[in-house]
Amino acid sequence: MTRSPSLLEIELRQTRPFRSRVEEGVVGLFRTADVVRRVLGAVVGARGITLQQYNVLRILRGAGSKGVPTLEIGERMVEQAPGVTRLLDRLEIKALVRRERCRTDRRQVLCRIEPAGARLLTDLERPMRDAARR
Amino acid sequence: MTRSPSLLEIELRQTRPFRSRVEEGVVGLFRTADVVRRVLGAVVGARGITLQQYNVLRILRGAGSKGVPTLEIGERMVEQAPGVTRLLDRLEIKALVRRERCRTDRRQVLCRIEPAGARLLTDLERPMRDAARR
DNA sequence: GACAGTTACTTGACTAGTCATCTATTGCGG
DNA sequence: CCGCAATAGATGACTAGTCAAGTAACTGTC
Repeated sequence: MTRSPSLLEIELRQTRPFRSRVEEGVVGLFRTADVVRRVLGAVVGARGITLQQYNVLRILRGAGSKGVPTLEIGERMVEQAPGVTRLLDRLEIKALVRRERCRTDRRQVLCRIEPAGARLLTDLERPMRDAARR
Repeated sequence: MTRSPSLLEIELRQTRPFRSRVEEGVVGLFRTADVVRRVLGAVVGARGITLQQYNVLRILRGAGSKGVPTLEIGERMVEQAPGVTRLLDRLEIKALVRRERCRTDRRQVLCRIEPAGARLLTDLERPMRDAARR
C-alpha cells in the first residue's frame, strides 16, 4: 500500500505562492461583484423581476417608442442572443414589454417597453440608487 | 389621440443624472467581472469543466484525504447548498470526485478529490496563472 | 429572377444559482 | 428512553447563460 496522500500535500503547497497576488485579486473581484449583485437583486426581486430583466427594461426605456431589435439589446448587455430572447419571453408574459416584427426588415423583432414596465422602473429608481451606495 | 411618448421622454431625462457616478461604478464592476469570468472559463472549459467545478476541485484538493462536507464547500464559495449538491453530482459523474457518508455523523457527506481531479488541476495551473495576468 | 451567402432570431440541450420543501440523522430536555 | 427541534443534504421548480443547430428574411451576383 503506497500511501499516496503525500503527493496531494506536495501539490497543495506548490500552489500557495500563486494564490497570493493575481488570484487574490480575481477572487476579490468575483466576490464583491457577487455581493453587489445579491444586494441589487434583492431590491428588484422585491418587485418581482430579476436584475437582468431590470437591465433590459432600462435599455428599452432609453430607446423610447422606436423600440430596439433583439440582438442590439444583447450587445448592450454583453450577452448572447439566446438569453435575450428568453429574457424577453418572460418580460412579455409579465406585460412589461411588447414585441413586434419590424415591417421594413421582417427578420428583426422590435422590442418596446410597456407603460407597466416604465412605471416599475420609476418605482425602482430611488431604492436602487440607495442600495447602490452601500 | 393623446401622443403619450412625451411621457417616456421626460422619464428618460430624469434618470440621467443618477446614471453618472454610482451606477457607472456598478456597471463597470459587473462588466470586468464578466470579462474575467469569460476568459478564465474558456481556459478550464478547454479541459471540459466549468469555473465553478474548478473551484470545487481546488477546495477539495486543499482538504486532502480527510474530505470536506458538502455545506462547507458552499460556505467557501458563498453559495447555497442546492447548487453545491448538483455541482458535485456532475463532478462525480466525471470521476473527478468521490462522495461518501460520514460514519460518525451519517447526516454528513464527505467529498474528496479523485486522482483524475488532482491531475486535471495541476494541468490547469499554468494556463490559469497565465490567463489571470491578462 | 434564381440561388448562395448573410443576418436576425429561435429552439434545444446543458450548467448553474435561488428559493421552498422534504428526508434522514443527531442530540437534547424531560 | 421519547419526542422534538436543529442540522446536513437532496429534490423540485424557476431564471439565466452558453453553445450548436435550425428557420425565415434579405442581399448581392450572375
